[in-house]
Amino acid sequence: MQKASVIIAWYARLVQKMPELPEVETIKNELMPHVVGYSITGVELLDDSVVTGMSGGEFCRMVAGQAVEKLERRGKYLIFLLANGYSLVVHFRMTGALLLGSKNIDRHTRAVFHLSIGEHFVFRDPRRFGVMRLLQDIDDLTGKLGPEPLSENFTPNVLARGLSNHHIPIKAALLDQGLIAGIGNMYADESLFASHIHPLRKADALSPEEISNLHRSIQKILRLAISDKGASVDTYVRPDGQEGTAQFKFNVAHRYGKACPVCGAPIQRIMVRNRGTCFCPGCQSPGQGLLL
DNA sequence: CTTGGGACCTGGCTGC
DNA sequence: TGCAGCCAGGTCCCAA
Repeated sequence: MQKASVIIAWYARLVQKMPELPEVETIKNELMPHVVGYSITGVELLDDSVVTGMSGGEFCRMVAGQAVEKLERRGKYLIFLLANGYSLVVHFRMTGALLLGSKNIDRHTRAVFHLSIGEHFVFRDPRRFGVMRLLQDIDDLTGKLGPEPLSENFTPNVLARGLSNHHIPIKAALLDQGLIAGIGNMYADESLFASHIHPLRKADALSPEEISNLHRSIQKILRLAISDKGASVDTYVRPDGQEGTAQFKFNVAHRYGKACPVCGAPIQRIMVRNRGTCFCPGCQSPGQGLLL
């Protein structure tokens, strides 16, 4: 028994998180008043590999002097619409963050953006998975993404149609950005818990009622997380350095070994398609159509 | 065509 | 005390 608790504690520490839709939405909302309407006067690239699609020098030249006309989010991408028509696209992957202010420059800082109002913000990413790129046509990127889960385009029918020809675990389907944009590991787990669906159920085997429940749960979970300014489980922080509080309302995500708040059963953790997956064996029964 | 699995990258931890 | 080895995550790419 002692060994089990050691393993549980070990997993609890190992758990990482990345910015998903609610976190990127929060970054967008909080960064917006500091950048929209102002110019990026210069970019210091401390790590060239953070830029994809062109050289670091070209990236800096094309961004410097451009006004930021809009700041948008699509899926997990943050998009700066620049005056020259190009879009500066940021993906945070695991540990990326955009931070306002100079005290945040350290060995993990990858780029510094100077603004015309004298302020600046930095892109910081300890694990160097995050990427920035400059695109002429943003549709090249966003066209590959599924619907925004909080838009009116995302209906139970759209979800049902998307899942219908996918013979894969529902957990894997929720992580497919081409089916729904913006859901990552933790919000997939939370949405499945809220709709009482086992993560290994086949995507194309859910009943219309289950799909309707899942649709409602996805929207509820994401809206709640946005109102809590995202979840700060590990490295995610808002542009001003403050933490989000969505993690305090999690029922299963990052709660491996702890009691389910609904039925009291210990939360289990399994691997689904090589992704750690937390669920409640009491509330999310396998039922029929289980993929094992 | 769909599905699955490994690579990428690094900090933080374990265990020798 | 030191260090090799392992693991997490999202996306891309390739193999089956």
